[in-house]
Amino acid sequence: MTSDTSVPESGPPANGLPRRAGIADVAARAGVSVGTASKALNGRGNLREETRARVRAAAEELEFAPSTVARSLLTGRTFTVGIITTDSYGRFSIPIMRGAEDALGLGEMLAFLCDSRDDPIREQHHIKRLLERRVDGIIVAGRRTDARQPVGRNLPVPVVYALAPSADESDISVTSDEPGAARLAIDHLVRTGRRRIAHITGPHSHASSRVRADSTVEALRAHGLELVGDPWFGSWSEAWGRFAVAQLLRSDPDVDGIFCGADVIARGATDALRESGASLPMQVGVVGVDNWVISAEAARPPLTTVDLGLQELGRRAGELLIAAIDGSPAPGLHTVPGHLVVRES
Amino acid sequence: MTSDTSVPESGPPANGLPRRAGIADVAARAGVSVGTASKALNGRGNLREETRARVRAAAEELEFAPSTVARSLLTGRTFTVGIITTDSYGRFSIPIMRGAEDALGLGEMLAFLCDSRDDPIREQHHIKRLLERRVDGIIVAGRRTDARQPVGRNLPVPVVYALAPSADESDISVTSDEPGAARLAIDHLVRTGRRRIAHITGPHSHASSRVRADSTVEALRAHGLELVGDPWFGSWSEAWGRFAVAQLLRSDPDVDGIFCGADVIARGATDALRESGASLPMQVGVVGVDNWVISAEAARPPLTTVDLGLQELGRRAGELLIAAIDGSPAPGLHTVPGHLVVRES
DNA sequence: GTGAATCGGACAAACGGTTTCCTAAGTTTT
DNA sequence: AAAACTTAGGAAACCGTTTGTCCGATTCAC
Repeated sequence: MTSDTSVPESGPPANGLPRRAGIADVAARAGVSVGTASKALNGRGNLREETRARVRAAAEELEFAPSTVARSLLTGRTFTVGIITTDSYGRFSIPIMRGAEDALGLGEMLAFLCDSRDDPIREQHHIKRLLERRVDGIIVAGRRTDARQPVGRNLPVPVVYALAPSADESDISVTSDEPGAARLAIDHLVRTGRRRIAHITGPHSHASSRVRADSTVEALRAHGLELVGDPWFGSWSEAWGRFAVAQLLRSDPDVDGIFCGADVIARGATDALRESGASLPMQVGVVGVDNWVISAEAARPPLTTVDLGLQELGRRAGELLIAAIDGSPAPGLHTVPGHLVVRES
Repeated sequence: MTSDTSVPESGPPANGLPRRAGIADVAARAGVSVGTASKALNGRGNLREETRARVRAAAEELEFAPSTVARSLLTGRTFTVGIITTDSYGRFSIPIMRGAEDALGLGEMLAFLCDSRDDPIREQHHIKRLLERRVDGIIVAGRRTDARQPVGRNLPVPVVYALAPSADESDISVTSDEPGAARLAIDHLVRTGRRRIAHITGPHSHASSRVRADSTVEALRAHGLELVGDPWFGSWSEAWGRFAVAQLLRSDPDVDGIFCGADVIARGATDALRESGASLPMQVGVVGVDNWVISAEAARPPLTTVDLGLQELGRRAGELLIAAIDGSPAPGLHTVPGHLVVRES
């Protein structure tokens, strides 16, 4: 074997950055052809073990890292997906992204992050740029459970919708089990002896508010109970929680359980209850939704709440996308179950 | 011109996904060679305007989207960067990512998102995968302002450290202006007539706690004032804020201003003050740090707080990275200033 | 010792664009 | 009308890797 220099010699260093070794450098150093080097490193072809070892050693010494872009060009796969979030990395997209990254990481895929800021134009722009980059698939993560318009027809790659399902039922969507969340909350309240239960939640314009409210009534009925008063639709804020509780205590002072549509509302509710002199959780039980640790653990008392399983939802979205990429799409609306996190409220 | 079929005809559709048109299809449809089609679309070469138009029309009809992976192979640039966050998309990395995406988007770059979960092994793994994908650069976003070990020596691409600066001063780092943040808070308290000011902050083990505490003392001195008592080091939590205020009111009942090292602490502090019967902001002024809207706006009263400019920091990191990629690295520690957000506390 | 089977590795095509070089017209000059 | 320029567009090289084909050299059977 002709002894080569240990560093790739020619080519412009230009900037201060070190030059990258290519497979040609490795092959030269190991004294074989490029094709042989490739086979040696990928376990293909018929090669003597000694040759393989020699090539591996050369690759090691040169810190050879094969360019996936060259490989992609050949195979048509980039092992790359795009995640488009409409939520500016807010409360919902964060756990979804985490879960998705988990699932994708197992498939050795990396995710491009795109924040559409809920602007359809930005969204289209991102889709275009993702397709130019030949991503293998796209996840569209929403911020509400209301159905949304599909991101495009006849895209050349599979798309999975997370949280906000696509209006087109032949698309692949994953969302949270809203009725189940309401049941978990009500079952817990009833199990802990509450009988006069009220419901304070977000805007009536949000699908999840309406669905949860309906499911709450249903879940109570299954226990032979009626909701105390009507559901209190308002906003996703502590102030609304406080205000609604103040009103509630006037109209129904004997309430002993409150199911809140969000942790922030529940936190406002507990504050108002406490300040009205009620002792928690003895007198009134409160259950929230989100298990948003920041709110739930800082509340007094710490909130019992329904975790919607958003991270699991993200993971599921990643898995469904990978399946679709591999040729087994599972169209339709999938749901992931939530679970109750019992704290002290 | 020989009239072609409007869709690329040959090749395996295989899956249900539509086939993608390549530049060869465009060229065929426009009745020119591949090279000419490329020139027409990129505004190169000497072509009749009529030819360009014909090619553009063909590209349009075929929804041609040039593969950046092919282009990258040739140019060596992928217009792609990696963002490694140690923070599981927490409070700090979110605004940083937003800012970085802003800056990178202007350069038509897309970002791979990698969550290292503060695990050096995961981090190295991500670095390796990013380099295989030939990213043009890497942003490493930390979660504290303590300096950290560099992510590797002699990497073939530029790296910018955000929030947590690299211990190697020849690396490129951006962090927040901690002393400036303390000054903003103290100046505001003094300007609104406070004279007996205390400081409640996070763990002594965090650089930002120590730096802010020292700078607080200094800023007070500049006004001819002394800190009331010692800085209260504790944890970044509401419970600590409440506890510290309870103690503080016993040791120094005449305190009229509190600078808290975080909004969560400040929120705990305002709760404890309010519950002790103090009227806010008349009797005691409170200033936090973070401008974390969720905490700051839900507090009673809404918190006046120092915004560390994390989104701006992310943007700056993106800009510095782009500059380094373009051959003009700016090594050293850069800082971005914060600003005061005045609410009612 | 000869032919067949096996083995190890070189060679070249391919992926999808961009770019450089070159040629065949058309246009101007003398 | 021939020489000198322009102009428009084609042919081919190139980027870095994988992979199928093919060929020379051993080894084996007879």
